[in-house]
Amino acid sequence: MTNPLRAVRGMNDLLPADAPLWQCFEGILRAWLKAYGYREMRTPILEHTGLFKRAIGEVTDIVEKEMYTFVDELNGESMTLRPEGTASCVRAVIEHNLLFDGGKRLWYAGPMFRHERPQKGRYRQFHQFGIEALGYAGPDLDIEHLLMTARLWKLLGLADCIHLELNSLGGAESRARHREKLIAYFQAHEALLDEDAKRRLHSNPLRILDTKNPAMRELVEAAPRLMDELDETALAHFDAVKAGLEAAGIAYTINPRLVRGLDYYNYTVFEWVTDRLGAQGTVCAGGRYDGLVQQLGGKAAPACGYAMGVERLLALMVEVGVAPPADVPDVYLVNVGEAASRFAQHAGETLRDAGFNVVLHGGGGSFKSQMKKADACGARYAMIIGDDEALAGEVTIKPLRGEGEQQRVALGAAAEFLKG
RNA sequence: GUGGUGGUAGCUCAAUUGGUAGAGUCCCAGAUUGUGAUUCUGGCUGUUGUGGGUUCGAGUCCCAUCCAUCACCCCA
Repeated sequence: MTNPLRAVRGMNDLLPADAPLWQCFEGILRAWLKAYGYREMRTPILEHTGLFKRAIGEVTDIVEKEMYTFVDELNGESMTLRPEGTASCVRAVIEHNLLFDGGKRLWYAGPMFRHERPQKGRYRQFHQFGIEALGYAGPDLDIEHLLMTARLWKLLGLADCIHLELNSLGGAESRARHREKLIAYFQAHEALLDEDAKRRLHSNPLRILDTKNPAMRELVEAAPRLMDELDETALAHFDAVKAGLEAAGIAYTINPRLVRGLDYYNYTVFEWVTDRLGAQGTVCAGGRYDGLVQQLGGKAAPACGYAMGVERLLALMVEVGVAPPADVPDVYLVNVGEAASRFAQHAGETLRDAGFNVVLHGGGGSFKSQMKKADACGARYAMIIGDDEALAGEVTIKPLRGEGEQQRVALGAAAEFLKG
């Protein structure tokens, strides 16, 4: 507490007590990804600043005020800690020409960095897990992504507290047209706008639709709707996605105000949301971004994907009482005396050869104190070795959970005894 | 980045109108000199987030700062 050396604000240590939850989550994730044929990709945490400016958009909040950008003093380059994963993923796909033989299903996971004010479910270093399917144009991949996320919520025990919100942004032309109409509309009613709305009128007029100011409700409800601007292709795509969801029995709500904070999205956008985490309730979000590959210099290729906030999902698991399996050894090796200590190392290796997880007591101490540790660690068995046993090449095995008397057996027979 | 609330032992929390900083838990030792979760006994633990100020005297009041938290904002 008095130590001036503290972790950087908004950046958290993962302590051993929390590790099992993360591992449990990651284990479920890996099996689930395999079931859908997605393959892992790892990219650097640091990228040239220009990548994010081009991918995410110069006027987004992320790029304007949340990026950890600094100059590498050794060569004068502007570097940025990645604020999200898609840009790096697409960059790597282009750089290594991964689409040369067709579409790719990819996933990544790791820390992301955004300089925001920390809050529950919002940290400056946080972890995202994400998926990108590149080179696929049809709505089939959009549907696959929605189905697979729905399956994941079931696997995590969260299906009852997350719901899906869906929208279509249409193509770039529809959006540009809508944006112009929106600005014109709000300008015509400028007297009715609050301060916030005036500020956003030209920077981000879509956000005005999201206002919580009741005085502006009427104005906003009568505003031009993006849905009315969608062309036939976009509508067909959207309809197909909705049909796919209905066929799979996945409930959703259309949210016409659902907008993304990153410029690269088009067509389908979605968010999985919970009301159990307060203000940071979006647990997974994504959609289609058909223009990004070309925008970053690659050969034009359609794409869609999504990202999940790991901390938020874990918080939700804790909230609903999902408990990871306890992380306990099979055997705790109690050893008192010099000969016993040497023999215990040998006994530990022998048991590990047989596939057991063994914790060797370290640091000496009485039998009593060592037995206390054995119990506290949750091991099923204590294996007790004194100089007696060491001399005889034997071990005393005491069951710590449930029934059973302790027994003294030859070390060679110990593994057999533990299995039986 | 803006506003509100809060910070006392490793953890969970007490402390009257400003008057010696406490309990449970954890940990250690003993009761049983080779045996754990119970019980009993004893022991350890703090610059009261940090730095200033007011006061004879500050955990308590004031200011600043850091951190957490809630909301805004934003997003995963």
